[in-house]
Amino acid sequence: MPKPTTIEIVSQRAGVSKTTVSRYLNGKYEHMSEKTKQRVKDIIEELDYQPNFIARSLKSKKTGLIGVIVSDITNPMSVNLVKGVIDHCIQEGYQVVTASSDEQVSKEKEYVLSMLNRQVEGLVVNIVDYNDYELLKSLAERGEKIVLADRTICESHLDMVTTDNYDMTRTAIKAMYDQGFDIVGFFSSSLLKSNVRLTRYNAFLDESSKYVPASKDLAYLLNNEAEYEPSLRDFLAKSRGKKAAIFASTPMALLNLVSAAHELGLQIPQDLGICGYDNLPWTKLMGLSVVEQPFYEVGLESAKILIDRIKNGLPEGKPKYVELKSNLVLRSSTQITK
Amino acid sequence: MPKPTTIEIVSQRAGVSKTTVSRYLNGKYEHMSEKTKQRVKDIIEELDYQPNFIARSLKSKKTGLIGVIVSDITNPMSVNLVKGVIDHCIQEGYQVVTASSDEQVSKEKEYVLSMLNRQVEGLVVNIVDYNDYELLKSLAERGEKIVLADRTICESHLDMVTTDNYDMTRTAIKAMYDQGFDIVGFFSSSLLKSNVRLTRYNAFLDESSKYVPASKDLAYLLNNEAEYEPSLRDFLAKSRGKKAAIFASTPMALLNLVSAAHELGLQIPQDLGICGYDNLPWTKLMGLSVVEQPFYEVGLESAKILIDRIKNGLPEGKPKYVELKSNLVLRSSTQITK
DNA sequence: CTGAAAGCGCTAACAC
DNA sequence: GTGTTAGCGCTTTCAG
Repeated sequence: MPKPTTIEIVSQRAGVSKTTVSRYLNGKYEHMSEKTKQRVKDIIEELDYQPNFIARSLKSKKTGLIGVIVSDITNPMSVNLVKGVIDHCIQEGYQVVTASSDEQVSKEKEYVLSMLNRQVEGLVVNIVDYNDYELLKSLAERGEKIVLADRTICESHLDMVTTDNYDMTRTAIKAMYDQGFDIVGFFSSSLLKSNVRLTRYNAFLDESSKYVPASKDLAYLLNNEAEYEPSLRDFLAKSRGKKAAIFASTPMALLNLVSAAHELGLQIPQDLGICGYDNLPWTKLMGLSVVEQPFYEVGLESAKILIDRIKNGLPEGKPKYVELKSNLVLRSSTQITK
Repeated sequence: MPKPTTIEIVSQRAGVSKTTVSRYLNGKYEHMSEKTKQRVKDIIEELDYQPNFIARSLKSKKTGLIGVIVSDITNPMSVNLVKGVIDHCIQEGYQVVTASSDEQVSKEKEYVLSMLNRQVEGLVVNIVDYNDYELLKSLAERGEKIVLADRTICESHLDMVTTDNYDMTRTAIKAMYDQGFDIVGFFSSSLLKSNVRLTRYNAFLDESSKYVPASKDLAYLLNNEAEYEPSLRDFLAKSRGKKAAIFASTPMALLNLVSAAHELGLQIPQDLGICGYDNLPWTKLMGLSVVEQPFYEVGLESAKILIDRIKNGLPEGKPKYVELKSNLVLRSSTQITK
């Protein structure tokens, strides 16, 4: 491997000082004669000289690196988020270091620390557990630039970009009642780790109370696959004689619900209406109504805010909180005739 | 943002020289008194000192960064490949810069160059077009470490990791005839850009010739969605009276084929058997038989080879070519009774 | 066993 | 207009 040309070599060949070459590289042509400028330019091209980024970084403290850590990169939603981040960062001249915490808080922390240690200039994090934010908070207080994407935490001073979970869940529940369902249940994976799920749960309770008395009794918080079928039976018993539907608050809940309904031989939507999060490819194939969240845009916006922070510091001091609008995709699973 | 502690600070506080601290950091305890070692250790912990990676990189020429460029990161197959690369790299102490060329050769080149320019130590590339490899080839000749993942190019001296496309396509075709189909067609997206597709095409021709005369006539190379339905009609006309099946050589071809079959009101597998690449989530839901490629392992293996090259140079000089075994997943779409 | 000093490749005061 | 010089934070000879 021939060792690459340095600014030193270029300056010697051009018969000027390193400073002059450096000035040329940084576009500071103001006080430079057209002649030397041209000369330097020619030599650089001749030698195909590429300035060393590392050396530049050492001086400038700017690595041009942004880190993104998602909870599960094999999840299509996460990928879109990552792509949004990457697309914006590249456009702004940054490169992106990616990692997946695989839903493990320990990995998340490890990656946050190691990325920062490698001097990424900022971090977009799709956090694993909203209870476990001390590290991120203290880092942010120390001046590190961190933006939370999709999954939020409460009382923090971090920038956050997420979607309109509360509003959209209410909208979806309302839409189901409007379609002619008399009773709408709520299936969700555990609320323990996710603020987002909690928000949707509250939205369900708030909206449902407009249509039925004890909406809390219609909400099922499921921890594992085995709980779905019994819960579904229970819900069906409660709604006997009524047009029943269920809102599945997470893709996991949606998948398990559909399987359970299938097991029980239910016809969708005649025997049971279904709607849920998110718009994964298979939901389309199965004609399921879903809430589609703009994950690519969440990534894009997160990167935008992050780079803004990096370039301009913390202008107003107060953290930004952005909620992007989701889209309700109605398909056959909620189409009934009253 | 308080400026981080440097080795200078640590050395002063510990009352030793920077050299000693540096030695400690690099685990060179051989000629170090237990006392100073302990002293340095304490101060480092007290100050929570983190050595600056950039400064280290400048000296050592090692950035600990690996680049991975895939043709389309939103594609589940690519994601698994990326994950394989990331998992192995992190385990080996490297971090991964990710980019997606979105099937554009120009972007691919741009990213290759800019990553190298940012001193990634090596690159895993899932190339866009197998005709356009001059850049990668010349870079490799210059000593850059590059491994091609999944998509290969012919006469090159690059390391490559892919799957057993030829063997598995033959196996799949054979399996279809063995299941009782009398005539098996071949639908593929354009062969222009992909060596992999060409390989599968040849495998089809070779295997088919064992069962039918002019197998070339049964192969359809489709450029856009609109061509699928007419091609399917054409194939059905050719196979009238026979148990017919089609092998779709790419996920795109598979999806379009299924749609076309649906349009024509065909029952799968009674009216038409179907098998294809790859094992995407929706193929399971539709009961389609597919070839499942080990993309995660392709990524893993690519990273392994790359890091080996980085650490040990080019031992034998000859490039490695690794073919990982795919898995034929038989589902209802190929289950007929003779 | 430890330290002084040179230098990785580049940038930026501060001269001239 | 251009060059000299002094670092950025760390590693590594080479002395002691």
